[in-house]
Amino acid sequence: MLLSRYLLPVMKETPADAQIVSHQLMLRAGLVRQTAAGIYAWLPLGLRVLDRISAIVRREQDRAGAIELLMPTIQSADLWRQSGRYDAYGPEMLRFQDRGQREMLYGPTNEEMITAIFRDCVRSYRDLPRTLYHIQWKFRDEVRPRFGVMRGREFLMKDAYSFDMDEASGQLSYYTQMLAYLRTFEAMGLRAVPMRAATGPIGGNLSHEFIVLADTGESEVYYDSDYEHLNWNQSAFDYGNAQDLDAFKRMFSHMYAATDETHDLRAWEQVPDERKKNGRGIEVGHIFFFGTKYSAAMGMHVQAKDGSLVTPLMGSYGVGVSRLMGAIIEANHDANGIIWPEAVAPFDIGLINLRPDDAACAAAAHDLQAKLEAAGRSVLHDDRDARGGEKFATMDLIGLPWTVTIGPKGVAARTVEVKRRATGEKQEVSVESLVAGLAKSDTMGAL
RNA sequence: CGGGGAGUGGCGCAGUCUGGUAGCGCAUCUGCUUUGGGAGCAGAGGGUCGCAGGUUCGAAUCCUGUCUCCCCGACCA
Repeated sequence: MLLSRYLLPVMKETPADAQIVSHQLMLRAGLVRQTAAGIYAWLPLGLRVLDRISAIVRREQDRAGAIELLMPTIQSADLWRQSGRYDAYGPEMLRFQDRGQREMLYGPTNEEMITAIFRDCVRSYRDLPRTLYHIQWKFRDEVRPRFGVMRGREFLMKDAYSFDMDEASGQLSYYTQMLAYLRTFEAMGLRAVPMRAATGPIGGNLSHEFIVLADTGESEVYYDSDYEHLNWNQSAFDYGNAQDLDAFKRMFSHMYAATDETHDLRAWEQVPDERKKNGRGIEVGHIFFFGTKYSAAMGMHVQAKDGSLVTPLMGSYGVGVSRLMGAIIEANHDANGIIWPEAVAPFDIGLINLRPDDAACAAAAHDLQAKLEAAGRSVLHDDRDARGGEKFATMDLIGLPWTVTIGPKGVAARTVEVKRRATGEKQEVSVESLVAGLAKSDTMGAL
């Protein structure tokens, strides 16, 4: 991608409305534009990140056996009357009428809709268990939206729903999602800790929230430092395996983790002092197992093996996809800007041509861009007629993992400067070794 | 929803108290000089001062109403 043909409105100054660093950087780096309180337009660079976060969520959901579908953003009030939540849900729900004066709403969540779909599609125990998910925009008319996309009114959420014949199977679905969540967040370069949570209006008795550790987080968290040493993606737990999931459950159950709301001082005392950690965190996911709350209210039955009618047990599992972008920035930035983890970066490489007016430099830059892209890397090529300093500052601000600089000094020798955003380390490498290194490596780290 | 603050070119702000017809920095455009970490000089474009009423010879400025946004608190992915 040529920057001269892209839309990247970066700002040198910080908009006065933005208070927290992720919000400030998202505005300055041209990722989003606010269009109303808690509502954002996703600019090209921001959309690329959003898509990459979604892709990681989707990949792990698929691995965990969940099935993707897509439900609409607009729902009818009738659906919500079936569960009784139309009246129970407060002014947080955005309600309106269509031209026929039918009462409609913009979905804040989808328990009712998925329950109706599954109820109407499924008759037999043979069709269970199932976990279905979608990644779709939600709207909650929060009293006080704030912190940019961290608490927007409109937000992108992955929500999954499980249907099981019995409690044991339901727990399996629940812990499958929990494991998928831990792997998902880890794959984005985040350290997320699961914490027991109150179930609130969604109901049920088993619930965890997932807190990403970041100094600027909203809630105070207390946790066992053992969490910092776990690697869920390398753990051998198999999603389909009951023994594995049981072992997984025991593994995190014996480690203490709580927010200030659920903090249990007596349990905390049991944690060895050297492992006691506390800090701040951002909630990025929340899972619930609530049994038959919706399936019973909405008349869902499937026929069991013995011919009896059974009301399936359900769980729901949410990830704040758009919020994750804010959380990732909160956890990965410095004074110069964002430092994207490679897994979610909008482009792998920023290619700076210091002298676009110089024919040799321009030819070398376009040639290198083509080679890098042929090697499977996404490249943002800064070919603008601007000075070096501005280009370096822009790249640091938007936080691409690698910056490759081409200038008159290196062009003759066919060398370029490669800089790693996370560490700031730079090295001169030949064009050939750069391209060769990329072709055979998953990450640029091999350089 | 309670409490506080703010709306003036794209961004950051001054001007408001004490009315006299809008200004600064950055950004943008043109030209020249520059070019390895947000350049210099010269010139230019862009704002019915959130909106609606009112007071006045005259309103960004005073009065009334209204909308929007931000912050603190109670609630949430």
